Amino acid sequence: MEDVAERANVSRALVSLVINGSPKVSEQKRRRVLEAARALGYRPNLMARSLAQQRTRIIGVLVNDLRNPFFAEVVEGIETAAESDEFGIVVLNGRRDRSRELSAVETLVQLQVEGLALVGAQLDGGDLDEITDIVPTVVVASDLVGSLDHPGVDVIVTDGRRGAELVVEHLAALGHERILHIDGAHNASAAERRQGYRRGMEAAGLGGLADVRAGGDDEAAAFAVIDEVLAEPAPPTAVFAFNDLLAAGVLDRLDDAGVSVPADVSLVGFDNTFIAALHHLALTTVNQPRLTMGEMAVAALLERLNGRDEPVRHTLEPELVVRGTTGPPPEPR
Amino acid sequence: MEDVAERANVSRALVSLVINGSPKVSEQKRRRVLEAARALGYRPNLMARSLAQQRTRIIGVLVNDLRNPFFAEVVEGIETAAESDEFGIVVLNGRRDRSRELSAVETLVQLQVEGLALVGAQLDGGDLDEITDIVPTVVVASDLVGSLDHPGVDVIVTDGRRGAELVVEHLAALGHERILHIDGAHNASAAERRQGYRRGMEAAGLGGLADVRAGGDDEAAAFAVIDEVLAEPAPPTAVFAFNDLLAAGVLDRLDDAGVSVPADVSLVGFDNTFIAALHHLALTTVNQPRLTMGEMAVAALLERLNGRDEPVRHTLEPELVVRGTTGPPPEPR
DNA sequence: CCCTTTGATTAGAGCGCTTCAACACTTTAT
DNA sequence: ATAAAGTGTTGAAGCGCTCTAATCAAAGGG
Repeated sequence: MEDVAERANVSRALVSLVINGSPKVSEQKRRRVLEAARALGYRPNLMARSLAQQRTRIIGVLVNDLRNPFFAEVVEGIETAAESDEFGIVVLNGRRDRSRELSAVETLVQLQVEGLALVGAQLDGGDLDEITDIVPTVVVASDLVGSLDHPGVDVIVTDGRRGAELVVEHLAALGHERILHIDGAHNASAAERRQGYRRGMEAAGLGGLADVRAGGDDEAAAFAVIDEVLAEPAPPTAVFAFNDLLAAGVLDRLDDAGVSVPADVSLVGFDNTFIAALHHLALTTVNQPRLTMGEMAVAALLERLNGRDEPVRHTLEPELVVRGTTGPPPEPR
Repeated sequence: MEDVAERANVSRALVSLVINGSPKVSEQKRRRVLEAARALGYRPNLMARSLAQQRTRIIGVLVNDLRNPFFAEVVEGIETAAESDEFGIVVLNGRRDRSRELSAVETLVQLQVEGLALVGAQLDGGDLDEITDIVPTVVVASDLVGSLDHPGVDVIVTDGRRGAELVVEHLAALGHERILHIDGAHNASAAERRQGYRRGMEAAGLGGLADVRAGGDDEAAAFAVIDEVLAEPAPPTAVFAFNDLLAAGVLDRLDDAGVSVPADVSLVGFDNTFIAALHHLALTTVNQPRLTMGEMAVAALLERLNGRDEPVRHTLEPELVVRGTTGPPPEPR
């Protein structure tokens, strides 16, 4: 910067003004500065700038698992929205490990991000105690335990309970009774969906048949469960999996076992990732408006930066997407 | 920091030493400082630290498209490797847009990253002219046009040419002759695979039947091509798609058209993403060692930081993974 | 008993930028 | 003509940290 100033015969301060597009610079000097900058290949140092400016224009994003296309798309939504507000984002990947998530949040805070978006995070409210009064925080696509107590935390979720109910309603309407739910284990939104499943079963008068088994969040987690239930005397006629990845695993295993979908068993996922849309799977699933969620997350953070004080909670409506993996149960013989 | 120093009755300098774990601090003062820091909820400002230290310990990662699981996994490899060398990474998403890639690189440079990893980038050599003598750069999973001319650029690729040859060899060995290649259009590694395809066809004595059509890098790109070829008098008996996503699209469309795979048409993808492994697709594909690629990328950057001057180029061996979408061509009738 | 050595601590400059107050110069109003 | 107001420019302080060189205290050597 020094060099640019010298070459253009102006002060360092003026170079700064030009770089930041201040209107109160004469056309002549502006030109001189820009040319000098180009000639010298000058690049402003963002670290120094942020330090001096006391702001970074960066939103920190912590994502549960980048390999899950669902999260990747939420992040894209965040990025798009941030971009249009002239914010950058820094994405850190928790890779399903809570302690990694914790240290990632710490890193982001130290990076002086102006807002924090936790996408599908497994952290609980306590982990955020100190954080939230340092930086506005929004929890996306997962319902942090205890986030209700945090006046500093906004929440953007799709109503997982309702989504699960929709699934059960759909299956019950088709005539299914033994509907199994393979859950997301410790996953952040697992509890909600379990709850919705139970409520749905009860509402359909199937409360006594409710059956939840521990799953996880990828294909492999489904294998053991499927093997297990197929060996039982009255296996389910329908399976509601925690998410699309898990559902894909279920499908694989049913396939292996020679069980055909949906003729013998119906299957439903959750998230409506592109995987569900592949014709070969044609998975019935529940859509979450990912891009919207990302956009709303950014909007919430910006509102906080503009002074909003009360927490906000947006619950989006899930939508059942019926494809080819659901149908009436097989005729009992 | 000032406050911490005061509370602990020491100088700011000592606080810095404690925070950075210097060995030359008495146990007593170390304790006092740590306690003061905790009491005050002190968090070092990474921006200020980087500025003073003149280093960031950050590797910038530009990725072509985060939604493609292949890239997401390469990034995970990079992250893992970086982590174990005490580097952080900042991931920017080009979202398949070259101008976005360009500005992302600019941002990363201004962020003072110490190394730049371009994963599947579409940039060409010229775009990097200025960059590479500012920051060590490694190109991963794509062969930048003109990267050969850049002594500042390292390259980590899987041999796409060989991979494509393997595919053609496999199909030819099964008896296929009309093997269509749907390419990756402007995608960075498309040219290489096209070339491998052509070479493979010639080697198999099928040079005259080589047929390459413009595809892209997601499912949708396949639709038009499939519709087109199916309408022709002698449609291909095998299709080699640029990547797994594209192959999934092909599969969908063939399905719609009532063409069965592999009985009527064989299909091969590329990348061996988890999608290919789904039993329902069971896509024959070519594996790229993603994690290794990520690790090698980081290794290359670190070597540069330690003074290596000559460019390095690692070409990894692709591996054909035969699953269920390939078989002998249908009997001609 | 003084001088050197060693080890722990600190003052202060500096990292590259922004920004505020002050300044020089024009223009306009009086 | 002079004061007031407006433009464009600059000097210098300061952002939160690190790090070198200097300082200080205690210990060891002759």
